[in-house]
Amino acid sequence: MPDTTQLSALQMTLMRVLWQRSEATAAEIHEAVLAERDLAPTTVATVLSRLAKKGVVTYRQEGRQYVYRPLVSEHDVRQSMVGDLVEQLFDGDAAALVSHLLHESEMAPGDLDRLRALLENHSDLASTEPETPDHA
Amino acid sequence: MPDTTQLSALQMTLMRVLWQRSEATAAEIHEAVLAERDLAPTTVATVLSRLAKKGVVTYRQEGRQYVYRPLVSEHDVRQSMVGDLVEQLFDGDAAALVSHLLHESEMAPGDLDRLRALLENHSDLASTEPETPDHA
DNA sequence: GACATTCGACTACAGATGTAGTATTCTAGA
DNA sequence: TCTAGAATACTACATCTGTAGTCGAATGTC
Repeated sequence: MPDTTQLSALQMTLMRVLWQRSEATAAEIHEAVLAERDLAPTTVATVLSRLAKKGVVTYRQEGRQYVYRPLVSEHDVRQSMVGDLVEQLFDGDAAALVSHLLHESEMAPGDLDRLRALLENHSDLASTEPETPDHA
Repeated sequence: MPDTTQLSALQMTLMRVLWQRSEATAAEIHEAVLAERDLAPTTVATVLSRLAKKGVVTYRQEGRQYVYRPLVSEHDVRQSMVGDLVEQLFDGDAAALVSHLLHESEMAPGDLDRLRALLENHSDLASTEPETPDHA
């Protein structure tokens, strides 16, 4: 459980499968990922064992194979990776990132309304609820 | 001029100096960065020459030293790095990133107001201007 | 019981990066 | 002109990552 987790694209690809399924063998992950990335099964296995060594996933033996399970939630990873990016590119100013997103028209028009709604909602939450309960 | 530029933390640190000053020698950059990161001058030089090889910076010879100059703007780098992150972590959904930022209270309360203002402003722009002209 | 299949472990290798020492070269000063 | 200092180039090495082959152990099958 590293307190900050940066994952590469490939690593994310594998983790996404794990997050979706909660558990999976290397073979399953390999198969799930084949469409997206044509990798050798051994490649997937290698990356998984490295992730295990890093403490990002763990596994239990079942018969002759390992069943992998994530040790960090997608949420945690988002948290650290977004945090890092904000630090790195926007000097820690999250609002500046949002401003960037708005200006770079990286958002479809409809998203703006969604955002407005989110903002409304969020101010409500912020004043009413003590904290958004984490279901991770 | 790579069409997408991912920079590491160290690389960003050096680039930030270049962006601020438009131009700088390795020695200047080294000095500017010393407070933040205690690096050998040769380390800075090495990283700079690698950045040059990657096409991220260029340099002109002035006397016996090189004056480095960025070839990509901070804006461009933000664009590619944020774009990558959104793709990687939010499946391309920029609004989802904003939502994440809101929920993770990674934004100070005052920022919310700032954001609301930004959103207002942006919808104005969006409806007035036909298209944000791409200067890429 | 021998063999093919399967699975993880181990090994390998290339490229990127962080980090810095050494070699070379150039220039300015004694 | 010889030399010290400065600046880049070159070399080096460790780690991480992407990628995959090979080895050895276990298993299921004929």
